[in-house]
Amino acid sequence: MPELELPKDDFVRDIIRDDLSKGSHQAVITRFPPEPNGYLHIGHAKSICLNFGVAKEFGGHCHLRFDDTNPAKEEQEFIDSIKEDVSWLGFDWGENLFHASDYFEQLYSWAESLINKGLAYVCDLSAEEMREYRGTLTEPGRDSPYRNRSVEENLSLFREMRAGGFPEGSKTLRAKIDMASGNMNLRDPALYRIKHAAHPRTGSTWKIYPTYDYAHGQSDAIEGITHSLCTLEFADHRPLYDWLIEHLTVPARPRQYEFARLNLTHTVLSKRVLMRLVSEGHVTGWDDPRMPTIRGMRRRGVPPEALKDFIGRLAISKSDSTIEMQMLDHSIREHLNEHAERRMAVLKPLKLTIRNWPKGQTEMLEVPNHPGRPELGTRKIPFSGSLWIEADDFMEDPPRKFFRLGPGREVRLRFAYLVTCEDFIKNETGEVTEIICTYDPATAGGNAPDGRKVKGIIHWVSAVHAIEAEVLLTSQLFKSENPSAGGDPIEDIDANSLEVVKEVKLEPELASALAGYPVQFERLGYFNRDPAQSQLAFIRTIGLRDSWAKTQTKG
RNA sequence: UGGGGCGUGGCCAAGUGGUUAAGGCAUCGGGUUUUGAUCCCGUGAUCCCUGGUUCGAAUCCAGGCGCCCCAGCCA
Repeated sequence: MPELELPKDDFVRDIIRDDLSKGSHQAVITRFPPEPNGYLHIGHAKSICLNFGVAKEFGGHCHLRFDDTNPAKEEQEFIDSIKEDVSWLGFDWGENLFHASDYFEQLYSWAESLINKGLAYVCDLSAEEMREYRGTLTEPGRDSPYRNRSVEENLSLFREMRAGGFPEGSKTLRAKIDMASGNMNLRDPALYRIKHAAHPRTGSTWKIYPTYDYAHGQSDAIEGITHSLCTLEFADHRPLYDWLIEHLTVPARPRQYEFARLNLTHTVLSKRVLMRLVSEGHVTGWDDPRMPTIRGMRRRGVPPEALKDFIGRLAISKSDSTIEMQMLDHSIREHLNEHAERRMAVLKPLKLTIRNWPKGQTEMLEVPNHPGRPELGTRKIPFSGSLWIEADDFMEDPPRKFFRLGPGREVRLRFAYLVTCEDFIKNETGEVTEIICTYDPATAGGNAPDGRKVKGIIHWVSAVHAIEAEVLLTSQLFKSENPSAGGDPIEDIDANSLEVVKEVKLEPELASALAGYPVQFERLGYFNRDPAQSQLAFIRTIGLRDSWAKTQTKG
């Protein structure tokens, strides 16, 4: 069934539609501008989908541009991983791969032009002094004592800065705007700072680097970006963005528009905190399945289509909002329900022996790979008189509403036969170790010829044929909806969010499972072959909805 | 009287003066079902508050209240 995509409509697309109809632009050019100082997470995915999505919808292009203006924090490793993640999401920047560092020379000469116009000056204030001079949110700042240097002096100082004649932090190039502005960004913002660190792309060529504010808008202009979409916290920077575009002889006039960033319950999307989770060892790495990173979700088995579907349901607006994690869960389940093939696996094995099954006999059952999609074919699974069933599917003294096995109760072994529990065996500690049943030979395939009703259906794996693997069961990394509410989110980490289950029993077919193609373990959830382990292992992508668990907790 | 942004059901969110105030997620009922899954039905708001304009306001005006962002030579 082809997925029906509703036309997207939001304030950004309204603006674009309007610009296009007025003829302000021939085509739409957007950009996704990550700083290569970390891995992409689901919040970035929103921006990626917006920028690439909008470009595609209106027949334009989206550039992938690395905002690599701070060599102290950026690494090639991140450049590579970001490209990989964007591609995995299914977006293609084609020829349009850029770096702000490609424009360093041009940006530099524009900076000199600003100096020549008397709109920028070299300032000797230290970082601390600059902060003092900046004033506060409610009090105006004071002019730097270096604010009125001559053009000639500024020029020679700035050239000396470029030549590496000054130590890091000793000087900056600042725009001369308004130290009394209510907008802090206009209080003579720094345009260039001295950094002697090696840049992943330009090496040691440069001793000075442009700030975000100076580089971003100009890079947009150079690339002919028509709509520069960023998050709300940059709205205050827009007057500066516009000021620079106005005072520089740039080739185009890009406009910046801001939308609300994505927030999700039960997780945190701050680069700083994500970094701590990894560096302090609270998770196993950037690809830990509990991480909201693109690689974490990929390893977990979240299909890119599900992620994009989720983001497509989000609105592009300007109001701060926090989306419930269940929304994402829904998109994942919806996609996987349709696409994942079904398999059988037993997580907490309990032996079930069929007393009247012919000794040593194995029957191969042909079963569908998907209940609703016959085109996905069938597979054969072995059935025998000695099975593993889920320990949770048996109760010694079950309540009325428990539809599974209990003394004297009859259930359907999925796709196989109806069995009745005749007896059970306990060990010294009182733990049930084996269930003894008889099967009804007339119920092959699970059909009762007499039409008798069997409410319970349980899954199973033939004991002699089962293969084993390790399974990773994860739950939310954080206990509360808003992990930062109580202060340090690290305090809110759920120590039990990662459970490793060994020697899980699987139907033989699962030996050939491929990472990236999650399957449904019937009645349990969706599982992805763990790409990070060489031996057979699975990660639970997400569980099935479980109304039985709900009625249980309700008592 | 620092600047900027936002306020529609539990969570998102359409709506741009006349609609029974869309839709999705969640919840709770019910039906179907060889996954207690899926699927299918059904279920809730007078729109932050107070005044005003108008025949008529979530939509316009005025005044409040609340929340978020900004004082990096980070982005």
